[in-house]
Amino acid sequence: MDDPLYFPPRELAVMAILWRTGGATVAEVKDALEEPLAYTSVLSALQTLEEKGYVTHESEGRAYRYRALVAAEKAGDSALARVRESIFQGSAEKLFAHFVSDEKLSRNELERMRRLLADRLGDAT
Amino acid sequence: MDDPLYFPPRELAVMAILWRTGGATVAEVKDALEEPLAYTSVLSALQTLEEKGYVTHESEGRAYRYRALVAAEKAGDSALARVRESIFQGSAEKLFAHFVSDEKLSRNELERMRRLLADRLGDAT
DNA sequence: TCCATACTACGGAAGAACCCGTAGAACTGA
DNA sequence: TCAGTTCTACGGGTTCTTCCGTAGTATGGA
Repeated sequence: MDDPLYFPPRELAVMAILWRTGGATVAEVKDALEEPLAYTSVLSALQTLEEKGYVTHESEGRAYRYRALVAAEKAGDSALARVRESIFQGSAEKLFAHFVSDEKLSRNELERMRRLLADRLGDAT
Repeated sequence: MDDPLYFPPRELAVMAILWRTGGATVAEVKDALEEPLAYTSVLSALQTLEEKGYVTHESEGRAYRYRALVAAEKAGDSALARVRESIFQGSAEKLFAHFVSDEKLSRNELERMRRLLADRLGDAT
């Protein structure tokens, strides 16, 4: 069905920007990155991602606008599956338990999660 | 507080075995790995992890028994934070929504999650 | 036209990750 | 004792990742 879909740290940071913005030029990605990188370093990262087929670009004015070719959700699937499998012994519940034990979660967030879960339980076929 | 704590794919696979078993010899790790690797490849991975301080070993008979020095939960924190930040735009709810939308989750699992969440909401200070 | 600016393409250096073979030590059984 | 087995240490090759400088092209303003 789907390949593992794995992004090393820096490439993930770049993908994150493309997902968040929906598309960005090299300069925009460079500015959005937390760590300061040379323009050409950012370009290289994007070209690498393009070579791998995760990204494409089109001309916009005289620059290129890069755009993700894989949905964030796909990457999320892969990443969560890997975390569940490797770190939580394959158990979705263990992952979940750990996730909700995070003290930084606000009551509001937790309430909304409860609602989401209730909906999910309600519409089970 | 805590460093990024990141494991590249192969090293994560090895850590997963150590977490699951609580400790293992090179041969045991090798056997537990999905992909067939040479004995020395597994040894190398363990030595690399040890060099990074994530693993230690002690003699057992004439072999070494390796043991994780970082808790799976710590790695879980880092990994989930990274996934949330990069893929779900920093939103715990987005991550959660995606997580529970997984069709492979059984009703029982979902029910238990609901209970966990209810408990978590109950003991809020 | 000419210069400064803003891009991309290309190449490559340095380190990390991955993989394994060989050598040698230590144990085991015949 | 001696050969076979089971380990670890060490070193090296290959690929991936990260980072950037240089060169060249196009644009736009003086």
